[in-house]
Amino acid sequence: MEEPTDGRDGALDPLELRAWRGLIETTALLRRRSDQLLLADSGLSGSDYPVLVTLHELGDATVRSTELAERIGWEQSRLSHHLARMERRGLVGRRRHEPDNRGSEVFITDEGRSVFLAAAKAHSQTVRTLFADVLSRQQLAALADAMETLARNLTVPGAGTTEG
Amino acid sequence: MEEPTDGRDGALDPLELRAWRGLIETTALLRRRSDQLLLADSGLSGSDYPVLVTLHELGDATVRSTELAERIGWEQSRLSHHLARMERRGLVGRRRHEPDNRGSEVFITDEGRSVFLAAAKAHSQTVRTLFADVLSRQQLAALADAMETLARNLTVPGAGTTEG
DNA sequence: GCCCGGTGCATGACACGTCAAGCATCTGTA
DNA sequence: TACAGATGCTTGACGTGTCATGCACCGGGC
Repeated sequence: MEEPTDGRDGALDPLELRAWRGLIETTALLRRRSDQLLLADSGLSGSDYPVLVTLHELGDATVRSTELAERIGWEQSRLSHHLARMERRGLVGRRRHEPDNRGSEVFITDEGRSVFLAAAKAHSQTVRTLFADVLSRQQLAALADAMETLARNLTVPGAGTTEG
Repeated sequence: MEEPTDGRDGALDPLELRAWRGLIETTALLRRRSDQLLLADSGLSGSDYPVLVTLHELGDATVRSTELAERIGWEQSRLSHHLARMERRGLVGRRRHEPDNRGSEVFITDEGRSVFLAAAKAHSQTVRTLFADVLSRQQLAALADAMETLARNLTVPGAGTTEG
């Protein structure tokens, strides 16, 4: 049985290809540009940023490493590597989680907070210039919706397989 | 002078944030998932793929390294590193460009071509499952348009600065 | 108390991407 | 012919991301 309009097997049609390649390639370019500017402005890498955003929003509280990884959508080991690098640079700290000594509590240092606050302004401006001011409100809304649809599809069990 | 509706300085509004974060994070997830599947299916990395697509489309012709880099939107040095890895794996080859001995002609090997052809089917199916079949035609078109708008903005001279 | 499987995180090895040099070759000029 | 600068590509160093593995610590059953 072949569905004529959905879930086909063959090559992608021109619109599908245009959308997919556009998404992958343009987003990669955006990230590169944004990361370069962030680094030049503040010495932060593109990966430092989401970590610092999350820690900053917590105020003086700390987070378990696992929860931090979940919040920013990273694998545990990626976070561990990255926290080690950020710790070396004095941006964050880690201490043992007392109730469970396997655990690790992550916190932002004063240095980290001030670097982040300085970076945030310039970074918002970058996002405006490269992205938000370039698209209409309708385009922004459509993009946000499409991304949420895709993200939902990624997290359902069995995603990545053809059927269920 | 402050423009009230465009090119502002402050933080991003919720819609802008939702669109930007959604784009960056969801695209990263999509790439990861797609790369994992590609690697598992065919032994190709996500970076191998665009190189092989381009070389395959050329048939038996060769390309100069610079032109290949341009076509896939990579920096020259990234391509050089990656071609070295792919050459080691027998997927592509390089030879001196006769008319200009500084140059390098890149070509796909038989092995590379057959690995690519096998991978292409499964990869198209992955793109369907993760992306093309999840969105409506309208969403695909809107996404493609938005990406082209962003890409155009990235390539104008002076992009990344507030004014001209 | 002792073992046992599970959990939380760290680590090592390796592929990848970027930046800054480096090196060979070409081209224009005299 | 000689040389200066441009061009085409490669290389080394380094930060980053993934996978597989390691290891300390936890809880429950005995």
